[in-house]
Amino acid sequence: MGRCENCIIRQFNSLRAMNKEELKRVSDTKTTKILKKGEIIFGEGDKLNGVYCVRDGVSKLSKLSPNGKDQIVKLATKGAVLGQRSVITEEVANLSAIAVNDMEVCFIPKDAIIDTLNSNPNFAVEVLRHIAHDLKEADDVIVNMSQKTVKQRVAEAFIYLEENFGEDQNGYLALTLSREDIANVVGTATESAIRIISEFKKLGLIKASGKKVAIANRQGLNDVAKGS
Amino acid sequence: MGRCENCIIRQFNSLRAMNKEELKRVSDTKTTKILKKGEIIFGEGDKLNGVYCVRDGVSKLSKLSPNGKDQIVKLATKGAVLGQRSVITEEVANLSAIAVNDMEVCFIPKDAIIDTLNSNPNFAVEVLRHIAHDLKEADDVIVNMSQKTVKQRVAEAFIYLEENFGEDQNGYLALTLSREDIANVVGTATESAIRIISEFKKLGLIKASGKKVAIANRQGLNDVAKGS
DNA sequence: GGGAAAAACTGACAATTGTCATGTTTTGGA
DNA sequence: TCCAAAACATGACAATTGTCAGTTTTTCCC
Repeated sequence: MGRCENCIIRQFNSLRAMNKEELKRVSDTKTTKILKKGEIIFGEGDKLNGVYCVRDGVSKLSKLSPNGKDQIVKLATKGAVLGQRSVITEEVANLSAIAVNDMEVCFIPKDAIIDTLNSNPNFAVEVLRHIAHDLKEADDVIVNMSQKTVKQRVAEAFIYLEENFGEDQNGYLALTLSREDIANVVGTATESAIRIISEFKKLGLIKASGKKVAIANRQGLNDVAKGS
Repeated sequence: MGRCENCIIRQFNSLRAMNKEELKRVSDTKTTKILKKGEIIFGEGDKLNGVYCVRDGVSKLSKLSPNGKDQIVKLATKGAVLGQRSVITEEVANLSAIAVNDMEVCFIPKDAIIDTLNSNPNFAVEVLRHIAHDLKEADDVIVNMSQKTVKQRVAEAFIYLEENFGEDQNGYLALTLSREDIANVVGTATESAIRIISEFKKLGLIKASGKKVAIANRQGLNDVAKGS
């Protein structure tokens, strides 16, 4: 099994603020899990006994609303640490984490995390910075949700996917989401998302081959997102 | 001027994890400000040189969307610390903070905060807990915004105001917001908020005297909020 | 206390978005 | 490879919400 000390992923998350011994402890207690698309990492309401460090693949963090719809709050990729928030506040998970494609994650028992938080201020501050950043992003999502139209938000979603997950060799978005997932990111009905995506195709803003989507007119999409 | 060591407000926020010397330093460098209703504590994009600890009154944290509407992301009251996030990530403020009524706040220069974060893990973890809690709340707001109707959100807003700010001696909500502010909390047009409030009055869910509002039928309001 | 400005309210209408029903295409496993 | 299930797509319609254009009420300042 790999050693955390050598794990490149670590450069992207708060574990980089750990010292040698702390990392060794994490390395000794962690376990690696392989997940297939659609598998659940943890569910809303679960008591988490540790955090999950994403080594590969993408996870959607979502919450079921009372009316039965799923709202995707965030997409987490390589380097993200899932479940941190719940471990810190010692509450049950507020969101579900589900694999969007095949994934590899490391499970790190919480004791190693909590003890380090309490003894190593560098680590605590590093985690703090990450959570503070997440909070800013969440605030921005709130504003977008309430002030932008569905069409604007769909356009933004494609731009977001391109910026955060990139494109494959053929220019298609590297992360392929179902129409339903897109609707759940944007916070709308699946049919509405489909209709808008069709419209974008007609306007030449995007092109699609099966469920793979490519941005065809970046500037145009941007204009739609900005509402002009 | 008051000493932080004796400040009761401190019990409600992360400053309670500071030790004697750290508190003394805060006490020596802080300044107290009195603000009138409507005054700006800081604006979106401002570079913050410290944090603001709310001793009295209520502040709205909001963000202007490109279309000119203000979205209120959070209401902060006694004990809240404003600007923490920006100081931690060393970014400009993401939100504006405006006094909703007359306020008294303490300005604490950031050095005292940052130095303590870096040296006292208890303080860092305490701040972490608070921000983690804010993040959970923000995630919940995202879900509400996208999955609930305006009517449900208005009902929730009144329940929220009652739970967090209480009632005065006559049973009216202690915090009075303008219809516009309510609309900006809920993320809707002012006219829509007004119409729904009128409807709630007709249904006997609330009663109003001028802009003061009282909850008349808690259970009924709850049912509306839950969508039943 | 009077008067102007701000806030609250109302109506009519249009635009956006959701729902339901149904047909078509794609996908993944036997 | 073929078939069933899932995903995608579209139409018709209803419900929700926003916009604009006013009127009325309240607030607060001189």
